Parts: sequence; structure tokens; C-alpha cells
Amino acid sequence: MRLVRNVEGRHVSGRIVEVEAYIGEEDSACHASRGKTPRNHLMFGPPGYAYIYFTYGMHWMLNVVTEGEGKPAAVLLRALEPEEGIDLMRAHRSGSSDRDLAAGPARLCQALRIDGSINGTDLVSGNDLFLEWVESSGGLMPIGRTRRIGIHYAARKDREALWRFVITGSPYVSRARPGTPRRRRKNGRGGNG
DNA sequence: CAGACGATTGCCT
DNA sequence: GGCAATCGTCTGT
Repeated sequence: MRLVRNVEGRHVSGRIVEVEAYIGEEDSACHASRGKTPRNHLMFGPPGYAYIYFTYGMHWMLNVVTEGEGKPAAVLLRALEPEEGIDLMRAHRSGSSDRDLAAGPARLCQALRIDGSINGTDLVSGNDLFLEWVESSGGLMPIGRTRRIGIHYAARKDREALWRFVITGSPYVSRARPGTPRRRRKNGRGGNG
């Protein structure tokens, strides 16, 4: 699908080329795994809405709420292939190469000017930020799957779940490496299998 | 109320 | 590969 952002009447958009799934309270990598809180409450609501949160003191992340009301789940949008409004993306991310404009979940939000002010947006019938089908002319895109990135804190079964999905061969996918711990534990037990 | 830490990035060696 | 940036959120007391 395509993600479209309306910035003062102009469309900034791209094809989604990388996502991760976070599913239910049993998924220890999912924000909902420790119950409903003020931050994550949107995940417990109906599907089709944006769950946007702030992390690392500087970055925004965009999720699409999925599953039915009462079952908390969401898809983290991690990378786009830029389409419309590339000049605006460049302006939002000065210094970035075109390839890296939206290659990463925080970069994607920067490029499309997405932040907490549009948390809870209706992504199906909204106007500020929405999803639309990509008319596929060349058949289905090849989908690859890997472990999710940056979830060293999760239980092994959840670290190992193949819930990151990418368009195989796309140069616009983030170059983070699944299974590489970003932060080592004090006792040095690194690695991920 | 203090303390720990994060679904990351950019710059450094 | 290492590490600082930077602050909201959650936990335990």
C-alpha cells in the first residue's frame, strides 16, 4: 500500500516497503504486553487508526492499528519508497540521501512530518494521513521476512518470530540488521542466536 | 519521586 | 563497530 501525508494541501507519499507486526498482549515486544496505558490505549481500539508514539527522547514512530477492538495489535511502518513530494521530504530531512529519506521508522516520520499531533488519525477515510492501494502493474511484489529489529528486551520466542516484512531487493528498506543487539547487556551476553 | 530505558539515528573511529 | 543525544513513560518505593 501507499502512505499519503497531506502537508498544507500538498501530498507527500511513498510505497510501504518495510513493516513489522506487533500482536497482542502475549507478544513481549508489543507495547500492549503490559496492559493498557495512556500511551498505548489506541492499540486496544478499532483497527485502521494511527498509533504514534515518541521514543529515545527525539523520535516519532507510526503504527497502523490492526485486529478487532479489544485485541491490541499494530503494524509498525518502517520504510517507504518515496513517490510524491520528494522535494518536501528533502526539506524535512536535510543532509539525507534520497535513498535514506524514509528508510527507517523515525526517518519515515520525519520525511512525512508525522508527529504526536496526529496520533489517532483515521487512516482509512482521513485526510491528513491515509493509506491507499497501489495499483500493481507488474504483479505481486516479492515479500521477504526476518526477525524484528531493536527488541533485545523481548522474550526469545518473540525475538525470533519472523514478523518483519520487506519488499525483497528494494533499495529503500532500512539497513538495520535484524538480530543485532543495539545495546549490550552488562554481563556481555550479546548475540541473538 | 527517583531511576531506568527505549519498536533510533547520525556521527565517530 | 561504538556511542551520545534527549525526554516521555513506566516501575517500584
